[in-house]
Amino acid sequence: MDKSYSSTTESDIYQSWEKSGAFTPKIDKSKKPYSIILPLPNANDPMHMGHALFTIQDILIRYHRMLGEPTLWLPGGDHAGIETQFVFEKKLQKDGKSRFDFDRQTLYSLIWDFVEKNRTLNQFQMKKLGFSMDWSRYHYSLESPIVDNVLATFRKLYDDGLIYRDEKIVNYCTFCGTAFSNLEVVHKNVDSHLWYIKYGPLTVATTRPETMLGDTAIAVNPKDERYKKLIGQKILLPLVNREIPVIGEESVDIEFGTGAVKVTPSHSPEDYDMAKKHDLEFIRIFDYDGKSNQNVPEKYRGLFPNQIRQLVIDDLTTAGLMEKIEDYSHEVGHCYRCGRPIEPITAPQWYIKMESLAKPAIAAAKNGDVKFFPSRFKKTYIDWMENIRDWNISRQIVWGPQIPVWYCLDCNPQIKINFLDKDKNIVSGFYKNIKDKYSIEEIKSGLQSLVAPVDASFVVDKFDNCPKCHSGALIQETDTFDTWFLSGQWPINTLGFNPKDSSKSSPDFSYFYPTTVMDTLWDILFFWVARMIMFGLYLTKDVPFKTVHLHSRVVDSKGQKMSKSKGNVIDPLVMTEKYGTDALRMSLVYGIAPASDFVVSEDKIRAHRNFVNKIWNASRFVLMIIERFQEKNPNLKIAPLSQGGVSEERGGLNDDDKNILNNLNKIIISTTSDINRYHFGQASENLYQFFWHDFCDVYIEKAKDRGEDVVPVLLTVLINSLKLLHPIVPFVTESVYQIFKDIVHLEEPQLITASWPKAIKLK
RNA sequence: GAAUCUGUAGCUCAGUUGGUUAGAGCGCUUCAUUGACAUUGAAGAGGUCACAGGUUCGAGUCCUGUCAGAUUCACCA
Repeated sequence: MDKSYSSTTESDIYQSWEKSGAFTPKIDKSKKPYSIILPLPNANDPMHMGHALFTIQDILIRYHRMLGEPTLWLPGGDHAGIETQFVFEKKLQKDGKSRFDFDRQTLYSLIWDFVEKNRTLNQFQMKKLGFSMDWSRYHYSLESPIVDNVLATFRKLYDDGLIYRDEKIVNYCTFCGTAFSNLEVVHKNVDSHLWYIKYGPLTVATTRPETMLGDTAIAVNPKDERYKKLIGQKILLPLVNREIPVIGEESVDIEFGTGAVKVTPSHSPEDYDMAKKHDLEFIRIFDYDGKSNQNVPEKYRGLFPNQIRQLVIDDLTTAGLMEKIEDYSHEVGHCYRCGRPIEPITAPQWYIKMESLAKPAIAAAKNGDVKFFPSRFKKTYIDWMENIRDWNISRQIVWGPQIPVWYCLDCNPQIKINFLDKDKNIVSGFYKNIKDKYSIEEIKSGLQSLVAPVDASFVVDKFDNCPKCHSGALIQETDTFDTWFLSGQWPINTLGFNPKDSSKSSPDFSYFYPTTVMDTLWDILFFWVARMIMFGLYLTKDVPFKTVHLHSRVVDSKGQKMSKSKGNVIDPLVMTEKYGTDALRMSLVYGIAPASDFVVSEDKIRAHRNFVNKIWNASRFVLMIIERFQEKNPNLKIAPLSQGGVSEERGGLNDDDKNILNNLNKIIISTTSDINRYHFGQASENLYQFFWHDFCDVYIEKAKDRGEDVVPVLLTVLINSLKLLHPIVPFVTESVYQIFKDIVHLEEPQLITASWPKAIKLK
């Protein structure tokens, strides 16, 4: 053995595991399976420390594999809709291009190629980190069987009356060109102003003066004596010179501002609700590109909100209508992806009714069909589920499966179409206005996007001709699914669920579903975990996993979240190169409380590199003693003590032997229970303490003064320690095991599939 | 506005259902070591466990309040 442990053998060891078939479970109906579906990483993204935390799953998987259970860890990769398109668009921007330069088919295939180039990278990286995943069951989210199932789910939801279109106010990012769900909006505090604007006889206070061009009412509290008599009257909207009514609305706070609120139903969620209640007019002044449209006076057209804001403020001031301006800070929604302010805008979108889906998902948490670890997340989950809102599943991007709905253009001439004509010029207009100039083929081949009116008729299956008017001008909805709509069905679809006839699902599905544990970061509890539970129950009548284990995020030694902008990112693969994979893995779990932040620093990794080396060198010492013994007794078989008990015939045990075997038994019991309870930090700490101090510093030091009678106990403690440590530090332990296997008698061919230790009976 | 979490050694954090002198890593001090390992060993300094009450034979651990920090959710102009 070399003088110190070298991690250069890691890839050989990994390959030998893979070749031996250890990662691929055999379905054995007499045994209970253990299964984990990997939270599918973005296929396009290199691994960061967050991904390195899959180590937790690997520990569970390796432990259960050693317990002899058929153990499946199913890996995958996500196309990651908006994330990937965003990254790709940034790349386009560098080349001086944008998404508007391409029709959607071309753009889609460009992104496809872009992802394919990178897709194998993180598979390679996961192998580097030692993850014992079953690569024969790897799935990519855009594989056609997966996508087919996702579309079938849409169809089922539609048939069950759970899908509807509506033109509500949505969170729209004009830069990304798509709507988002509430979860994807980041609220940030912004220092701004409160503008007091004179509207005829009263004054309103607003944080968004630019939206006044779309005002369709003024709201006051009916109890407010100041304005009571104005309710029902009409007021002339400044700058626009349009008459708008004064309405009475209880939700208006008399104390705030002037007690009078301008109402812009198309660009404010609260105003939208008010308008629905009071049957007000909706005037949308911003289009989906973020610029103002025909609904505003000419001088304000074609401008972005901030440009109009300045113009409006100037004009109001000139007209003497700006009463005062106060400093004011408030929460403004921002796009989680590009960071720009979200424009609330009314737009037709696709929704899922959530109430009936949430109900069984709440029950599953309450009755323990799904358990949460740590348990406090159960409350968070139930609170969210009980207040759930309908889910906007449509995204106006190209990267992802399109919603499987077709419109007949002849039945719906009001559909607005954006496309590139044969000369690559952008054409935009209602179908009725462009149908005479362009053929349906030209429109389809250059299609970028379409916007169908909220009441447009559609069919959910693909027909060659319109079932109603028999026109051949059918065109598919250009909206794609929210990524989570697909990944929410991931456990079902990767295991081979058959949506048409669940009894014809694959053997994997019937054996491994529901899976045992879902381990993921708590920040996608609502995005992902909740949706998987709802979809699982809706489609299969069974939860997708029995336990949710939520872990926390990786932070630096100062407790700060790692991010590129802070410059505190530690690249797990660089650490792997520098200190070995085992050192990284150990440092990720060592001393970490369940579900608290993971503190990672290079110092810590270095410290555990030392520990890994300690394992190596202690083994080297044991080997040396054994070889010395073998020289004297060349014919004697050397093997660890059997778990059945210690034979006194070998010359008996002295107090040191009994002591270390007692401690070994204790550590076997505590490690087993710690892993069962997800206390990996505790398990690793105890193992560290036992191996380094009890075994090396005490027992081995004393053994130096003894004869060869130490060999059986020495070997027993070492081999059992290797087994206990294997889930956490798989490479060094397997590597030592293989060396020993050639020299002493070890029954099991490799450590990865060796049996988990049990306490040894002492007489 | 609502909810949750955290506050233990210079730094980063453990401490399982309350039980004898509160632990680890890094850092610091002193010493040892050509024999598995300088990626080592031995010894040591350093904490009124945020604060104030309470329950208990006994509280870092349970309860209440205060202070400080963090996070999540939420349509307030």
